[in-house]
Amino acid sequence: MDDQTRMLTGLTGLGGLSQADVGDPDSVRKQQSLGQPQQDIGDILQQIMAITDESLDEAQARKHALNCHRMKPALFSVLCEIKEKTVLSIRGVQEEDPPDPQIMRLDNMLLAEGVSGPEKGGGSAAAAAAAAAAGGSPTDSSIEHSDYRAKLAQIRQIYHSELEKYEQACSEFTNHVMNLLREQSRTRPISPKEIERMVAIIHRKFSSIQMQLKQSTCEAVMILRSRFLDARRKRRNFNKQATEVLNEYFYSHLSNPYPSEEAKEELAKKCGITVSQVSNWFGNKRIRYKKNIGKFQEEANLYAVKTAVDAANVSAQASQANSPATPNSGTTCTPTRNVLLFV
DNA sequence: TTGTATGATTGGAC
DNA sequence: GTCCAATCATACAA
Repeated sequence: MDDQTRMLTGLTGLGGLSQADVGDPDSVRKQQSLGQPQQDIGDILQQIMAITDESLDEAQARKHALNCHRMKPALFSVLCEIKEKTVLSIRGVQEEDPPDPQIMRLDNMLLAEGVSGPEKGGGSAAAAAAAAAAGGSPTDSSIEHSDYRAKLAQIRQIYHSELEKYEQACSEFTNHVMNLLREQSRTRPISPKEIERMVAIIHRKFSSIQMQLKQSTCEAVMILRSRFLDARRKRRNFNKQATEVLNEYFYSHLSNPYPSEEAKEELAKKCGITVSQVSNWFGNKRIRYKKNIGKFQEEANLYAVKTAVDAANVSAQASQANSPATPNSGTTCTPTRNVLLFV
């Protein structure tokens, strides 16, 4: 009898269980058709399976019995031999995966959108950029901007909560497997390297789940962003007061209707719109006025009168206060450009 | 429904 | 970068 057979034969008596005890007809059939070693393996398997049905105390006692069994060193050495023969098949397994470019792309995108990484900047910057590009009014912009940020924060919160859950589950599962392998290493040969490899496999599985989470988050951010941009693109007419302020400036500077950056900022503040909207308005107004001066003549006269009345009022107030008054003070004009078109 | 007004966008020139 | 010119897309009045 060789070592392996001796050991297996010895182990059959370990738990004091026989096929009759477990009443497995399949094992009985095997016993009849196969030789003694196969029968012994069947016994061992049955004993192992039976352990799972036992209470913790019983299992501990059985484990202790197994660890103290006189044949255990022999079993260990046989398993070492078997492993030595089979280990070649797993030596070629790739140890380290290169960083996945898709994960890197997703990470970069989540960072840029402000979903991962520090909370400030990111998303709000993206929202601000989108708002600036679309050029909505500050009031609406701030509403939609805050709405965008709130929704982004929601996505961020869900993402981090899910990520935390995955990481916790991964950590728990890894610990469980490591403990199991360490425990098993008392009865079969398991090197630390193999435990590491198993941990790496588990991490790979969990990172693929993480990638799905990242992909879903990216999609959600993209949808949110496109909806936000679509909403910004909807045109709304400026209110009457804003149009009046802009027209007043335009017709009172008809010889040079090119407000400076400071003037634009002031007008934007007065009208409750953005500087880029002021620029758009003046661009449109100049071109449309130039194309059809006749049509705008009445409007020009109206504002000329209005400006004159306002100037007179200001002048009267100024003389009362004994100080010189300048209409549209605080708004400077850029050097003349295309001025002849507007004379 | 249709025509007009108007804010936004785009491409080219400077 | 600004500005012009053409154009698009939507709001609004008839």
